[in-house]
Amino acid sequence: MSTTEFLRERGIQPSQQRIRIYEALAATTAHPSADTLHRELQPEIPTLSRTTVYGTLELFVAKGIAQRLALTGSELRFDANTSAHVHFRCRSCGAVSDLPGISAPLPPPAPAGYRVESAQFYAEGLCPRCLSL
Amino acid sequence: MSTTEFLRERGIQPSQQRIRIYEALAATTAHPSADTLHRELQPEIPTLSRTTVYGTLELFVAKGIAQRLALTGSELRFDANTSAHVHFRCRSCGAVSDLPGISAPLPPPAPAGYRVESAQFYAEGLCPRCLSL
DNA sequence: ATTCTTGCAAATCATTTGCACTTTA
DNA sequence: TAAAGTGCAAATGATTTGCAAGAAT
Repeated sequence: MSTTEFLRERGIQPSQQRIRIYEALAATTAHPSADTLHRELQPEIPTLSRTTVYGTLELFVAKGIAQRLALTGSELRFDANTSAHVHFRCRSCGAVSDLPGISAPLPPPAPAGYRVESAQFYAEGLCPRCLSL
Repeated sequence: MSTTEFLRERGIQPSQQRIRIYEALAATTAHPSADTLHRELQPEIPTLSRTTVYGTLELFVAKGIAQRLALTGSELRFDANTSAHVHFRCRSCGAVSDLPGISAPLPPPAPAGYRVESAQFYAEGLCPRCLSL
């Protein structure tokens, strides 16, 4: 399915900017920030503004086709993989990746009175590259 | 054990500021931000600066007597409870609490090549108070 | 005396907002 | 031609930094 169709199906008007932002996000597992995506797309779409990237990513999250990850407190990272998986952040190089070979623990059952709408599992430590230095 | 002894045992010089910041953090389950703690202690210690609160909380995290929670991307919250438990953030009122009656899923086994040093489980949804409105 | 701790003011950095311009249905 | 989408510049808000003053060993 084309990105255009995919977005339209989710009720998202497929503008050139949105198409390229979604494709760039879906093409990586690096969990980029809005700013990183902006820098990446700048050469291709020189007029693309930060505002559009920020707004578009929020739209994707609202429509359920992207996840927003608050890992460091200073920046938001995004992920087009919305399935349950464990995020890992390396304390040395800061890279965010998915922990391979591990199925994320299921979200806990909601205690009475609560409505749990989403859940995330997040681990921190040293990645293989930094561990071997 | 007094807070003074407690801090000294962890290799933290127990200054008046540090003692009061730790006691304020340990006395609540509201997972306050540095700024919230600063406002809370201001009447009691009028000269207390934000810088000191920020630095002290980072020190507590480094020494392992507090947890740093990045939940929203815009602010860091802190927790003197360092045991494994599930954090919950209400999408409506923004309050951060511990999910009661639930033991946190264990951290996943580290895949080969990784060193996992800490893990957090984080859920989002509606709290009982907002759900009943 | 020397080292650790604190506080102030200014700087930084990601993100948001207000508003005008442009594109699309 | 009305509505939706985009972009720029300025504002915001949490956090950090540089550095001088104060407290503790």
